[in-house]
Amino acid sequence: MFSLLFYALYHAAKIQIINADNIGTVMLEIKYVRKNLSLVEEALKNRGGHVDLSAFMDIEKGRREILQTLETLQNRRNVVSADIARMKKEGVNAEDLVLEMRDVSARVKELEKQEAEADEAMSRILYTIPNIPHASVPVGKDENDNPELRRVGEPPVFGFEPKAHWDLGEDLRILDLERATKITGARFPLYLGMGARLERALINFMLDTHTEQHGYKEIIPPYIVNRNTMTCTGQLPKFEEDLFKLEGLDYFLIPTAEVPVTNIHQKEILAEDDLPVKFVACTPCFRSEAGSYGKDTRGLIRQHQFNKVELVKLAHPDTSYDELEKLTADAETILKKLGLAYRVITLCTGDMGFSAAKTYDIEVWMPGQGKYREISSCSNFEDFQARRAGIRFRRKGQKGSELVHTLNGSGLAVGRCFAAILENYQQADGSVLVPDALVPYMGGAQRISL
RNA sequence: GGAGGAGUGGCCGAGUGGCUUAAGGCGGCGGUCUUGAAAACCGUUGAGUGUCAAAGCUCCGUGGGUUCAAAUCCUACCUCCUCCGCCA
Repeated sequence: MFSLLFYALYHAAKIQIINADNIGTVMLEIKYVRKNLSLVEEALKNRGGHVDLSAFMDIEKGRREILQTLETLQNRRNVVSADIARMKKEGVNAEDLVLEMRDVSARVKELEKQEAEADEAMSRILYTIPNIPHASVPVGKDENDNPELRRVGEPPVFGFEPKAHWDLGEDLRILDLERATKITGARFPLYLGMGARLERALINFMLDTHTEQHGYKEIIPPYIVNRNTMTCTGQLPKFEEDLFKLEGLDYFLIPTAEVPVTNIHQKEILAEDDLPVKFVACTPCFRSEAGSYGKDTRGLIRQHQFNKVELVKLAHPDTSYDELEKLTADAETILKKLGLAYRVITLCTGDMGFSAAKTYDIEVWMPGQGKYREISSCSNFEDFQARRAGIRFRRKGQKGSELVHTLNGSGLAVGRCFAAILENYQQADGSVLVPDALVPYMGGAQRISL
């Protein structure tokens, strides 16, 4: 719990400390932060939010003072209690000491209460402060400031006006989003026949590729998690309105497999040799999409429920950015094998998610819309989630433990991939060709037609 | 849903109020011996915080409580096990 108070400050300091080629202790860094508060606030401001750390630092200072007094009294209590035990054994009257201790204990209790209050006050602030962007992340305001890193593949050329996937899907009777509204409401998927088969084929193709060729271990996690788990990965406490919560329980539907899978090793210390831990999981994802009314109202792009294959890594801090490149490449492999054109962009400081230190988005070409749309988001969270979740490792031959770095990325969002295949592989007659890589997963079918 | 039982260090396990700074064992690490290994023997071995280093403080499922003093007593909750009932 105590370590939590360092997380923002530790990160902020690291930007400087990495440049100084000097990895110090957490304490050294918080001292550094005290002297460089404005630098920390600057880093956070680049994300678009204003964070006043001075209030936090005041509480932290008060807490240290409380702690000092508290520990002195605790020590007194421990020492004298041992004395009393000895005296009683020897039949000596210890009444004076007992009386003194009655008072000391009362003060200890009071100070413990104060310390707990200070802790809570600090946590309230800390848990709402986003991660500090990595030094290599471009400073920018919104998605318009995201630099493009590379383009791969050629968008297909059509001799006709390409249709949107929702029209293709409805016409081919493999998608029925209208009936889905009857069953539940807006923004829920209903796949039929070869559509359901294609979704399943994509899932199996992705899972097979990542497990057999990229070395990830397959996971089927719970789809419902508790509040603590949701807090560890950063969805809570700040973004509760984006989640579906179970009535009468403090449980939530997962918005991504990242949440349960990252938490598999919550509160554990791993061996250095075990790193990187690589997991892949396909789960349904549930998002309330609060505040996105009117956006992507048609089709599979923005749904309350969708399938996603997620890659998760617990990595060694020394190599986590190499792991981010590899993880991104693993996700790209799927698009390459499916023959889909895409580009990779680096999210700028203003467009990154709450927990991320650095994020690459992979965007697939959607002919129906004539633009690239996000199909994967690959991030390094450094030790932000690990600190909240208590995921540590021990360097060989060294005492103590250190936080791992966590990473994840979609590999890929299945529903959006489904949409991309319909739009990219559509034919003049309204049928859709099955990409070669998927044919074995489609029972040999090479085309979806009426 | 009903009735019982149990949660202690990486693992097993002792401990029912005061030198417990958690016995002992297994595993791990280091050493002796050996050409090497095994066996045997000797030593060592939880985490967090704190410090130049230390001392100190906290942690025996979790939260409250009793007491000068709690792994140990009380209480609520969580998890697991056994039996009964129900169920895919």
